[in-house]
Amino acid sequence: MARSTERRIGAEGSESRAALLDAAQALMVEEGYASVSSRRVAAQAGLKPQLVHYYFRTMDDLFLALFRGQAEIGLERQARALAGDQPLWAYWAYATEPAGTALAVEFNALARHRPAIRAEIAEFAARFRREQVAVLDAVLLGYGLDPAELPALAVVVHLTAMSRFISMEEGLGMDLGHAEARAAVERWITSLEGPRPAR
Amino acid sequence: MARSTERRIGAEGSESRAALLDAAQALMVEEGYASVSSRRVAAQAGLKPQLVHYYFRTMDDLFLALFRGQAEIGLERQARALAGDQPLWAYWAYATEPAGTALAVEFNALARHRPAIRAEIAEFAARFRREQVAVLDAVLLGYGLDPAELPALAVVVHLTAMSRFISMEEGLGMDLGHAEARAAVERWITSLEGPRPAR
DNA sequence: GTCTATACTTCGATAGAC
DNA sequence: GTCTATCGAAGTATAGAC
Repeated sequence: MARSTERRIGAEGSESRAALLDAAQALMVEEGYASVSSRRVAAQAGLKPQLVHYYFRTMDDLFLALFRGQAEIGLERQARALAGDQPLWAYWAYATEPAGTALAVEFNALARHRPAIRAEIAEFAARFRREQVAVLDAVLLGYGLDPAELPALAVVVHLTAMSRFISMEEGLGMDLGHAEARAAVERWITSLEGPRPAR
Repeated sequence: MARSTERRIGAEGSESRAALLDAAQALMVEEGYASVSSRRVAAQAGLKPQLVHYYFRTMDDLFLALFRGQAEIGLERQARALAGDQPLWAYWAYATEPAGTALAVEFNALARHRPAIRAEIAEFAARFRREQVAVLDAVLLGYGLDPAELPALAVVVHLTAMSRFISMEEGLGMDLGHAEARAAVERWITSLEGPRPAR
């Protein structure tokens, strides 16, 4: 495999590398992906800008490394949430975490104008959804729902859409109708799984 | 009112100005708001980059001008849609137009880190929603829905969230579950308003 | 009223020093 | 294996020519 460039790349276990990834994530959540430049990431991490390009050949590589790490963590957390005895409540709680949704929305927006990143994000998004459906298919059947009328796929798209959209609007300081929409979702979950668990 | 800068600004009726706005909109829909730079907008319009700053003092001014124009058009179209005899079908058709939702999602993402733009977008978003609710409150009551269980606010947030989220994922080339989710929404609308109108 | 020459800043990226 | 000196391109914005 001839590589067009042979420049060296820093080790994956490096502390500086981890610090850069943390800095990038913080910037992305707080100010959006457009603020994640090599200079700003380095400043946030207290390092020199050129280090970004030592540990990550391109900015796309940095975004991908950050995305992969967070996606793996997210997949594990989602699997744990879905494994309990109130999977709808657990997934709803997981999906509405502000930090997670903010990052997901940013990666979505980023992918739109970074073709190199788009495919990987789309693939992970599909994987998240397939794993949700694999669990909820049987669960919803157990709750007496007819898959012909309301398939698990429709349910997970609904829940994810609601949490992402509400999070997006809250980033604008707009929350008209959010409480009512949340209440409607939670009333529906309650009708299937009983009241929301205390903790 | 002392202005800090006295530089001149091009006339609102100018052809070049309109061309720049069209170019900015096209870029935003196709590649995302981050692709809307003065140089790229000018190139798309076939004009010199400096013209952007003649017609719009800052890039924020350009974004605001574009947003205001589109928001006014959108408010009128929404009002017409809601005025018919199948307002849920009409609003759903309007809300799921690909170009419109893509632009709305981009402005939402943009506003998150542009304080000068955020307030105005939030205000319009609230206005859109208030006008939807003003119509649907009575309509849903007429359909026999109990506002205590499913208020009009919850309904419009649901419909808007679904259309925006689906549009967002389609921008990634990801459509797993979209058909099922759409079908569930449309089944619900059908149960209230009868089958979707032919045209 | 319309457009251009130009300044200054920030960006991503590479080659090479330690 | 880790970091620095430096470059060329692209970004926003202004002053001034037509």
